[in-house]
Amino acid sequence: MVTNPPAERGNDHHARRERRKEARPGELLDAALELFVEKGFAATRSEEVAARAGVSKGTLFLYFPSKEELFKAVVRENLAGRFAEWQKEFGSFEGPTSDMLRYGMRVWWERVGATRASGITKLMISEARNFPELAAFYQQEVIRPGTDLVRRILQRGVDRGEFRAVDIDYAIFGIVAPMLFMTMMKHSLGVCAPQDYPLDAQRYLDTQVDLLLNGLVARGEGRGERA
Amino acid sequence: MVTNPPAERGNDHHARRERRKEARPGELLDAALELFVEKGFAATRSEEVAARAGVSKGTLFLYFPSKEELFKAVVRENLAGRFAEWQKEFGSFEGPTSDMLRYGMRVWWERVGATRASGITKLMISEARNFPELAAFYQQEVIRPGTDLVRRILQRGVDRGEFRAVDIDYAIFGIVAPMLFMTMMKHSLGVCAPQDYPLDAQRYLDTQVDLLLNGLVARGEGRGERA
Amino acid sequence: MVTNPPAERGNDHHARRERRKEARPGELLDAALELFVEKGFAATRSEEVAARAGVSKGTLFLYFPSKEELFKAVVRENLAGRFAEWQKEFGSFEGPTSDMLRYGMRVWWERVGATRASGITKLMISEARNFPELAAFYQQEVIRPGTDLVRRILQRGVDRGEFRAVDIDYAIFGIVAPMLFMTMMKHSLGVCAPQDYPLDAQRYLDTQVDLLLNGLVARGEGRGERA
Amino acid sequence: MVTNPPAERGNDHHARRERRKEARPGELLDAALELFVEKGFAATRSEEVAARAGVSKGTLFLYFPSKEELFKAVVRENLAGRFAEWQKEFGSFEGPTSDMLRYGMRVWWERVGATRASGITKLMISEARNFPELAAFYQQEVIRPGTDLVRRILQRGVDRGEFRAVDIDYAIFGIVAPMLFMTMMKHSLGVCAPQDYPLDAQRYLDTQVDLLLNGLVARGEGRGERA
DNA sequence: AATGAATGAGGGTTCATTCAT
DNA sequence: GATGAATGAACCCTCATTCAT
Repeated sequence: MVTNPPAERGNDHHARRERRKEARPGELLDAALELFVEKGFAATRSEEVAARAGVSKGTLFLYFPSKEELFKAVVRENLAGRFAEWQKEFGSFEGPTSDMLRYGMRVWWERVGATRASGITKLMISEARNFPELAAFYQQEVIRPGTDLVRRILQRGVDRGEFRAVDIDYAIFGIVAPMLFMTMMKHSLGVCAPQDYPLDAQRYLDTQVDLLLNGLVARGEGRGERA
Repeated sequence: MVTNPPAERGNDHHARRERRKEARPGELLDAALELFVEKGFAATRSEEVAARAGVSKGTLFLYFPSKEELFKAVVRENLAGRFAEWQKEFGSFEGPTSDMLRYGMRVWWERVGATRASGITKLMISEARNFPELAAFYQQEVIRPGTDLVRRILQRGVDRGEFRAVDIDYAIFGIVAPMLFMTMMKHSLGVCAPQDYPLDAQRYLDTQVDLLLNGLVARGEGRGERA
Repeated sequence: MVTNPPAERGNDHHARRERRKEARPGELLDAALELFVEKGFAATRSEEVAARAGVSKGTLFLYFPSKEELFKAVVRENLAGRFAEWQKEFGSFEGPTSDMLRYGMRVWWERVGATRASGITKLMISEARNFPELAAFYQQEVIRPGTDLVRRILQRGVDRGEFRAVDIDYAIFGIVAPMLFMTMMKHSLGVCAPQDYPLDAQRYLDTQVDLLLNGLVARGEGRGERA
Repeated sequence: MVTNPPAERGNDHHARRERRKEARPGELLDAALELFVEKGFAATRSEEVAARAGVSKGTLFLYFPSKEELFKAVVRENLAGRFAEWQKEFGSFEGPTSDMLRYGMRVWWERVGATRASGITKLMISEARNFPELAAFYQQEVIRPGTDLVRRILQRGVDRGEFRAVDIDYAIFGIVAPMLFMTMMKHSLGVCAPQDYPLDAQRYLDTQVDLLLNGLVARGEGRGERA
């Protein structure tokens, strides 16, 4: 699987094993993400995760004490662990908040929505009721930071007089709903009957943002919002 | 189901058993709906459906030959079987199409969204990939008639000059997405952490319709919708 | 099912019911025979027997307290109950014993081998080990009288000097084996792959009898046995 | 299966587990053969097979994906897989074909008829109609090669002028029928009431062969077979 | 007498997790 | 560390038999 680098041998044997050992968790998380997205949490068999990662069933349980812990690790790796970076990124944003919103939506689509990571969201919504512990974990590690991020953007718009003083807890859904809709389409019925869903993601999301902004932007700026 | 013979009510010694027998399918469908909505298709055990309907495991299979058929029957009873009525209702609608749209959204919420029936939609989106046969059934029996209904409303608006000549296949999602979002919230994370989702459905849906209409109404009428 | 006789009505309603009531056991035995032969004892569902007889499941158990008793009744009706007649028929046979043997084989084929009744034999051989009580019953009610009949024929041949003084308990199998072979072919593999078994019953049986006789007939008669 | 490396026997710490693992399929096949022969295919519970092999229910399905596949494996192990050897053995036979026939019958009895393997034949005849896929498999893997083998012997006899030019497809049954009869006796009624069947197999089979040969041997040789 | 709704033990198969090697 | 054989509880579905009507 791993080709030897031509030079620098010597304790090469040991090195390769080391590298593989260190790579193990990552390979397992990758395989798990793929399968969780494909089949959901309950329907994913641990053995298949191990097989796809190229290790044995036993090894999986060496790194993750249970399927639930494996799932949590997948969530941390692909979603929860990235909010720190995103918060920093948005904390230093300069320019109109409407641009910030548009940028946020685009960034979400590129880094999450269009990737396998969005499958986790679909999975979580699908199985939340059957795995309340996972749901609580996801709520705390993903949804809370996520809504906080959105809330901060909206608050910034209001504070700077760019947005009307809307009920922010409420307006959040105006942003999140289209994201979720896209996500569900992409990972559920869109897979079964793609021809029935001729949805262009970018166009859909852009439209939604525009609609949203036209309802959000302060009147004084004359609906032009930017002009 | 059985019309009473006008005279001669004498033969009611079979009454209790008869009544139970005729009620069975309905009781089972009710129990199944409840559990399917609660746990999903795969995680619902047929024995539990039977127990909740107050019968034994075997009795369930007396009325429905398999879990899949039970599910289809639930879908027919609660969604698929009602489109005929709805189509008639909307076929005879008079008045502006914008009202029709608002009315449709309200009716959907009252009869589906706010009821357990919406749980079927959530279930189907959750499990479509794992049960392709059910997905195909649902696609044909529910999604197709549903989108047809929406499409007809939009087409009416365009035909009567009330709406701009938008891409209807595309605009459909502007109506369906908020429905789906509400549905997913109600049956998934909303169940686990309701305090985090202080979402008033009517208000949310009304807002979405208004946003949508303001993008749809023909210019010539001068945004009169809002006046 | 039963057409009314044109005349003689009056208590016709009662009469028909009576007739049907009396016919019930026979219809059930017929249906049971058919299904037992088709599928065996264990794989035959009582409900199907009832259905094929045109009555309800409960009625079957009104006439026969269990599936095993039903089977015994089928055996009595189709095999066990007929030995008395056969014994009388063969008791009064006149002529050479070799003819008697040929005649017996032909009679067996016509009345048992070629009919559904032979299916009982196949069934019994198939399931004897799993239903020892049935096996004991069959042993006593069918096999014992059957072998007795054959033994009597052979004994007659020996007593009259027509046959050599062979070990009769042993020679019996020379007669029974071809019967059983035909039976098994007819009801088992012959059903699955008839093209592979181009067996003409009469010819096969005739040949077997001739072979048998040529080994049985007393030498003094010069192998011609009849000439 | 695994050949021992000649030197360096050091790595035998896996020995016990390894040995058990390699022995498992065989142990399971043995247990399955025993139970299939005892109870038939349908009445044999997979859990009991596992128990008799000393493992748990789940382990059985580790080695054989279903009961049907388990049965096929049993057939291959005990019957189908041995025809190659037998064909070679008979291909190099020298001497009169009548001897070959006698030898074949004896060999069949020793290696199949008298062993548990013959129980498979009884089982298959018993359950062919209820398991058509198994019947087809058996037909192809056992019956076809078996009849081919017999056909070749008869053809040899005819080709060498030792046998009359009989209808071979027909004569085959003269050989197979006694085999089947013995088999059915041994595994069915013979088990229930052995005292009623004082059948000495060798003697029965020898007799049958002799009868058959006297009808087969070419006249020109003057029935020399017997001299 | 006749019905047929109801029962519930039982059988094939799956899969997360353990543990000897 | 790594393996993969082994476990056994769980799940869907069947069917002989019972019994209220």
